[in-house]
Amino acid sequence: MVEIRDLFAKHNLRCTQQRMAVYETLRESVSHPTAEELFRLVKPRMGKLSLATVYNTLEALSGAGLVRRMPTNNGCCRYDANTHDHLHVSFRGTSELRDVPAALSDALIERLPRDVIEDIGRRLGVVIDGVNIELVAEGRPAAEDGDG
Amino acid sequence: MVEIRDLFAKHNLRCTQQRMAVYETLRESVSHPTAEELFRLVKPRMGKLSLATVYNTLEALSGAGLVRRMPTNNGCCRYDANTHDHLHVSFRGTSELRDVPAALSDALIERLPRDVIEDIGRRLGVVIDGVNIELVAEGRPAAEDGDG
DNA sequence: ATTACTGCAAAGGCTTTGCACGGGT
DNA sequence: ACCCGTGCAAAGCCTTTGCAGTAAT
Repeated sequence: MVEIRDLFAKHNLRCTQQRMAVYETLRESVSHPTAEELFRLVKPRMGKLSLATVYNTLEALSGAGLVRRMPTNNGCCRYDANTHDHLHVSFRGTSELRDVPAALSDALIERLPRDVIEDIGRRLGVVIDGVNIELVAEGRPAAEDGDG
Repeated sequence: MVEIRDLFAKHNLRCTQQRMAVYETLRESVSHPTAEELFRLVKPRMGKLSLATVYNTLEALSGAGLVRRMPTNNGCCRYDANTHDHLHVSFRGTSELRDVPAALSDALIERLPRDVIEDIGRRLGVVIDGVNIELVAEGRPAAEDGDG
């Protein structure tokens, strides 16, 4: 928990119980929960917690770059505390997301043709400084959680 | 317009004036409009058109696979009538999207390491059958429209 | 002591839905 | 003639916001 205090301090975020619990839970989660899911995961551990605070916290953490917010085609957003560049797998028909294991993720990202990406930036007259890659899978995610 | 009739027929979609106008406008657009934007683009050409119909139409077209629906971090969805695999560029701070020119898009997609993607599928126990790639750019899109 | 954060409830934006009417097949 | 699609308005979901009280610095 001490690392979190430092991390928050570094970003000028107050270390409230709620924020730390939300962030810690998100970090431990592998399933990229929605705000609502996160609320249900954290609530039992805490006397007081409101859904609004979960949203406010996620907003603050996104702003600080500690959390990535990912819109889904379900209308809700999912959140990820892993800020390294990495891939996700999404599943047709659900809004669920899974991480691709780091080694494989890195392998793919390293092999992206940088020259082509630079060409694209030049062609559109913009500076490209990030890539989001989502692999789309048929079927259902293997129930390999890690949230609790 | 005849091609559109055939296309719709092939997918068991009724050829209403509204649907055809919405689809045609979306096809001609390069900026991946939202439902609201599409409504404002199409409305002037049509006596009767409601926003609900635009939504219903986009739902029907997505269902038929003629249109791709893309959630944004702005809360709204953007739509794309180009169903070929292709890249988008998004811009930090806005919900706007631009297409990457087909040649460059194809060049990048072809150079994706297929073996790594297959590894990922095996590792997660799923069948990967699609990839969404979004390049993220700093700054604002060059005002190169093509909607009107 | 100061100031930011929380919780609640209400408001907001985007999207969907129920129902009667009209257009497409 | 049948039935789906449209339009309108209301409802729905996710998220944000205003405000008073509370906790963090």
